[in-house]
Amino acid sequence: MSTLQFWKPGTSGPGSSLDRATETEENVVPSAPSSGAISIQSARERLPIFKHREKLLYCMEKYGVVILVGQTGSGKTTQLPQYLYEAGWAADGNIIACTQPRRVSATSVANRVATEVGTILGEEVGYTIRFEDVSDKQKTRILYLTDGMLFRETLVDPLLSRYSVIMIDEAHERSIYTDLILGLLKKIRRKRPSLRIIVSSATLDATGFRDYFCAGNSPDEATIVSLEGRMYPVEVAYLQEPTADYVRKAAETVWSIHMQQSAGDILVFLTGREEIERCLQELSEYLPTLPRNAPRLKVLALHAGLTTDEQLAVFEPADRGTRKVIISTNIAEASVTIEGIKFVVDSGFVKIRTYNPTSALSSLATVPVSLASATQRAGRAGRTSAGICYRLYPESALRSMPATTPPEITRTDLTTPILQLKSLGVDDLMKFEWVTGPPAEAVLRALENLVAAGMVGEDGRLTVVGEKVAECPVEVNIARMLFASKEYKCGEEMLTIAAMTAVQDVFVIPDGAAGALAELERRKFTAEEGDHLTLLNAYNAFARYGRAASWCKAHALSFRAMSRAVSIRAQLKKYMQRFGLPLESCQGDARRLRECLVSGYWRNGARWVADGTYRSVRGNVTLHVHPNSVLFTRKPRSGWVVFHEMEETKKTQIRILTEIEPDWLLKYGHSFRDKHTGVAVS
DNA sequence: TGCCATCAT
Repeated sequence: MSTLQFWKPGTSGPGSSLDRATETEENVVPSAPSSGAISIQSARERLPIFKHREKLLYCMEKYGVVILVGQTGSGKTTQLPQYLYEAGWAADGNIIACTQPRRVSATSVANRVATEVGTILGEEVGYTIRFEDVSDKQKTRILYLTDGMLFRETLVDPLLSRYSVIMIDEAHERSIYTDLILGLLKKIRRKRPSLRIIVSSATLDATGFRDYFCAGNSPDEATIVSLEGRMYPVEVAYLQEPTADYVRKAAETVWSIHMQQSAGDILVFLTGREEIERCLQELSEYLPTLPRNAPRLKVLALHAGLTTDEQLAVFEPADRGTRKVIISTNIAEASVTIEGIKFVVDSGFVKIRTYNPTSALSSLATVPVSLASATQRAGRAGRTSAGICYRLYPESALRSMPATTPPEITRTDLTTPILQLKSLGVDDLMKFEWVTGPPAEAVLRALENLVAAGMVGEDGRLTVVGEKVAECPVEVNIARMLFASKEYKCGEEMLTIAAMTAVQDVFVIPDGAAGALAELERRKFTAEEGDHLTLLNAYNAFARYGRAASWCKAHALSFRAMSRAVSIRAQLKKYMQRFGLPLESCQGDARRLRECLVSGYWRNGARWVADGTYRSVRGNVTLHVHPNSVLFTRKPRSGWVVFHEMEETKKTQIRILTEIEPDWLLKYGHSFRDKHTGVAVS
């Protein structure tokens, strides 16, 4: 049995005071839910933000933008909108908005605030997320919404005129919508200075946000207010030497904690499903050596690919005398909070997607986490009591870690965001005041995509189709197919395919024997033309058999994903009706459907080669079919396919393929070339 | 032959 080979700052070694200052996470003791108005009031007054109330209200009068540095549990998200409401910021029909990067946060916070205010959810306090608007046009004064929804609202109301205050919460996460909305808010404030902005962020990013809002404005434009939280200290321990295998080391560390430390659950951060399963395997090999009288160990996996039930299992408290261990991806860093964690084991790595605009290729790579992430992960050990974080790397590695993760806007395909910015009248993208500017190459590539797709003309302005597509919540190439479906008379089917390609993880294929059975189930939907038609078959079967969860389970489909596809389809259907696109059925004529697919995917063509791989039409890159594809083991008769997306992991893979005839590619390829000679398309 | 970090409209 190995012992813990960790060095703990504070017990020995240099540099501990600095480490403690930056890495102690502050957290609040959750207050018990109360029913009576008086106890709610006193609970509100116990929150750390309460004693900053007057100062905050003063700053809201004086400054245009308040950067709020608030620790977890300081009460900023729930309390500040209420203070503003009580101080009259929602008078005269004005609304106080608070954005969240995630749907669940928007709904759960709105719920709690409605209780505190003493109103029915959806009246004075409401929320708006995609597919769910629990707010009232007249009554709602405090509105929680996803940042994506607020961004979308600017397409209809460019000055966001119904709001007096907009709070952008969790801004340090730097989701693409957070960045886009911040850029727009800076612009809006120049035209409508009465609008107040609150940017809530972690310490590391605060001055950056202030400098951003002050640039080109008066120095009084923005100020920083810091709130402390109620904290439990988290001690941080490092490995003395780097490890070659952090998965094995993680299992070893969990086991050592279990043998040596008192009660308390353990949360392990790894990068993906494969690692999690290997770690589970390694741990299972220790289990037989567990002494008879020792506490038991309950080990659970946590990642987004699990079913809802499997995910819920991590929240169940372990039996008495049993320690719970959760082996998780980054989902537990910010999206999922598990109470009762006392020990965190951090691999120090994360999988991150980056987009290469030159090759139009996204890659998913395992990279070291940022200091901000490492701090956030450590903090997960201190939510209910003091805790310890074991980092599976030496302390010296901190020096080479980036301070923060690069914002999403620097790492993604900007085709859709730029279409939307154009629709908002932001025509000169180089002059747009980005919080962090995306690479120029990414902007150029996005513009080129939009021109090629007929959304933007050679003059750089939106075309008639571009104006319509900007409103429509789908990718540009999918929108093109929906428009082309009129010509091919297959609107009904394209609508379903558009919805099904927009959801991920439709088929649930577990590991081992259960996975083999699931594969057999999936084959029942298989269309020989490829994955798009297979998805269509699955959707139609789901609709035919009553959209039931039990039916999904029996057929290896994700009920969550299928239900989401139903919502998306219904939403897109409204857009098609608005755009006058007919909802005709192709009546089983798969050829028409496949041709229609090419109208959107014409740049995603690939040719089969003898070794079973494909070569991309653009760039002649070697492509591997994703094992989930129905064409994984089969050569298409024509030897040609189009695909929905490609991504570089260990290999470059293509997902969701359909067999096509090569001359269909030429048809759309020619129209692209025509555009360069000045002939208008679509 | 062998599999997607997370989130969002």
